[in-house]
Amino acid sequence: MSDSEDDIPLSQINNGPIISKASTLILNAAPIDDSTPDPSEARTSVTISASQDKESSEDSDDIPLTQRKQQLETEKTLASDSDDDIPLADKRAATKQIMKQESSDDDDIPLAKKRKVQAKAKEVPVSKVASSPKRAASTVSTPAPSKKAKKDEVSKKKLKKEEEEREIYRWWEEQTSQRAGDNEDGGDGVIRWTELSHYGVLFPPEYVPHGIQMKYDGKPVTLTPEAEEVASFFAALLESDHGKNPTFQKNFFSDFREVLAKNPKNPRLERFDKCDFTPIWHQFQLDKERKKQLTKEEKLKLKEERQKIEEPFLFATVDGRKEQIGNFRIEPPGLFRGRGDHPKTGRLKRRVYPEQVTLNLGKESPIPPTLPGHKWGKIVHDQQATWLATWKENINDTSKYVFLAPNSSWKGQSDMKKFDKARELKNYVDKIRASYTADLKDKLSEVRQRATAMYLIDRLALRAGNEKGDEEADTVGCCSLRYEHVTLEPPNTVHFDFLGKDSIRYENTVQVDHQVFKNLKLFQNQVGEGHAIFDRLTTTGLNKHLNSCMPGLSAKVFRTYNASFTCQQQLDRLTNADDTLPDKILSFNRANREVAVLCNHQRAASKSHAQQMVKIEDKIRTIKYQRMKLRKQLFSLDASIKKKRPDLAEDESDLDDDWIMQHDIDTIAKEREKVQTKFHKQNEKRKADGEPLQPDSELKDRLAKVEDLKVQLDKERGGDISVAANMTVHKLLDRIARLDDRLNATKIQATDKEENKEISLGTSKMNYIDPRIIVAWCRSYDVPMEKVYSKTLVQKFRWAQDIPDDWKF
DNA sequence: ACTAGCGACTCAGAAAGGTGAAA
DNA sequence: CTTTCACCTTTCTGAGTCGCTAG
Repeated sequence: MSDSEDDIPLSQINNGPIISKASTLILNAAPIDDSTPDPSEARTSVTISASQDKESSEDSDDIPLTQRKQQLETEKTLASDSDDDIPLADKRAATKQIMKQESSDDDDIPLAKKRKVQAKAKEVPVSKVASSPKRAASTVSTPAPSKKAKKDEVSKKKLKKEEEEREIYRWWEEQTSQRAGDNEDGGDGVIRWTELSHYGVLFPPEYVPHGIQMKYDGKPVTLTPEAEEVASFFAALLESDHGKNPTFQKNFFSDFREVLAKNPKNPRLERFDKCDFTPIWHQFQLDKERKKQLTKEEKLKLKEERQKIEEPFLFATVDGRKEQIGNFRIEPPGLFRGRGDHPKTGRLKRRVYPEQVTLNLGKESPIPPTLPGHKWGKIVHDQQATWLATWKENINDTSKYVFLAPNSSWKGQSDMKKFDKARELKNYVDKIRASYTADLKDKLSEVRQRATAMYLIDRLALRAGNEKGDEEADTVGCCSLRYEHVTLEPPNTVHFDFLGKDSIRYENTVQVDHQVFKNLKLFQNQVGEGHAIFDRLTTTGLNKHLNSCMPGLSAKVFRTYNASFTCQQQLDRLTNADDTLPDKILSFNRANREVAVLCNHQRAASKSHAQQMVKIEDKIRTIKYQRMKLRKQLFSLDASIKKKRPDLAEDESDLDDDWIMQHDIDTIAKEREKVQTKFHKQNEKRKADGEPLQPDSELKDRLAKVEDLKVQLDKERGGDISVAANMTVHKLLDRIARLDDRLNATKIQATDKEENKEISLGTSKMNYIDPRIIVAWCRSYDVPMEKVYSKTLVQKFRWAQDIPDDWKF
């Protein structure tokens, strides 16, 4: 075993796939060479050391986490090409970026550029005229035409698409200074609109009682509609995790009793464990079944009816432009589904009425109608806000908002701003790292804690970690980490184990800079169990400091920066221009996965995952079994091959006699069934066609053939190898080669599946990876965008397509 | 000057819905 | 050819971040 391999922790070798969990990483603070004038130079001059002993890793670490992981995984390949691994283009792009920054900072756009931008801006009103909101709305509502007009329909669709394309507000082609929130001092005080109109919000339908009685103490009880509704909320969740959660049950029952007590007609229910909601639950199951049984036409009709109701709410008009609205529905009443160990989970979320809703509208805009007999709570004209409607939810007394959809200009602009900010951090990060590395030894514990936290946020992409109240789930981020969340193992290994946002567990083992280790130990000892490690640090304080390092910098920018940086770098590393399209997409997904692991984006493994894995393992074994048989035939034809091809002489792993026996039995059973169903089906068809039926003797003949197969399999198991007369060594070798390919493909599929079991790629793709990285990648490797972005994401990131081909993060 | 609380926004996984390939 | 199942997309709404303001 080589030195370097020795340093890879066992855990990583064993459970290779599960990278984030229990993988040990080496993280040392960057000793930054201050003499380097250009920060981008500092980055590119990083050397990737081949050996991972603690000594040498000290100099090799100006590298985000994921890069380090790769480093560990692929040391052998990297050993030879350390420095030239980083493309020149990267260097150039970085320098270019700085120049661009400097010039746009003081609003000093070159004249030539300005002219171009203005010209483009002028085009906008033209397209606006071409598609007045009214006309567009009528296009959307075009009902499905008859089959005869199919051709017509296709061309109409094309037209519609073109029209929609024209309708898109290409804000990214306009002069930047006009854009709200584009200035450095944040977006406050900025007027976002002068004209705003929309149709308000869509309320859920009133409750329709079903009359199914729940039971109490074994006896059916009659409830008022209001109480029945609440009982039904719970009944629907009876078999879910929520329904089985004691806190959920307790909170639900307490609120349920309150509702019951409001009307004397309701019975008094004292104990939850005497309640039986199964009658309602069963009814719901039935309803679901019935809904599934509906014909295609009926389903389509229902869908169209739904869409007709939604239609007026779909779009808002902002300064004369049509913009899609994200969530125009008022959240229906139900039971609060808090994540993790939320103290309020299961409480009744009450129905919202118009009186509780505030609308944000232009002064001139008509006030939309609302539920009969009701009035809107308030109408405001807040031109600095981007929300269209708001209301308070009764569980935590927090605000809910109606916003425009992700493809809107408001969302797009702030998205672009976010990624530009992260990209700007590239130019500051070396300085910032140098500064916090120095601060790790500061005498003031406040400063020291801040530096240590910055190290963790930078290197591990942790969230800031605001303080939380008693009425919320106990989850933490960097600043709120407590004693028990961190375990130190000398000389410099740190184990993290805590619940983060959404109560998702963060479990990671890393090797850190010695000073960081020392600091953590010191802070831990000072505070003791149950207390925050960074007792002198608040997120506000941290962010204030970060803002002084770089305008607009806050903790979350590091997450965006690290994610995008990692993605860019992984894509560059993994993609080959001459790969096939599926291979390129595999590389893409790998890069994406790297980011998801970094950000700890998880999902619940599907219930059938284990089953699916068994199935795929079985598939692998079946291939191996077939391969073994071919090998044996090969050797019986020509024994000399054993020596010529020692690789073929080796036995296939994990093929045991028991499995083979069972496999043969299963094969025969399946074959029998197949023959029988086929026979019966054929006869049924003949019957329908009025042809004479096949006699039972035919079935017997066919089944006899299966028996022959059985005999042959039994023989083969006994070591009796039969080779077909026309079989040749060449043919057999060919077949084995093909099986090997299939085996490999299936194995990769299995690994991939296992690796992805609990990793969610969507969140990073949607929120953390600069879409321009992906657009540029798609262009340079000739991959259609639709292969990596869903329809909605393509729309959301339309702005990102306006970049030069060689764009780099 | 500090802090708690809150408003408005981004980010998050679960669940529902849709689709296309395998059985 | 139909049905089933696995996977992907969209919807939903809860959970964070972060700056501001009031006391």
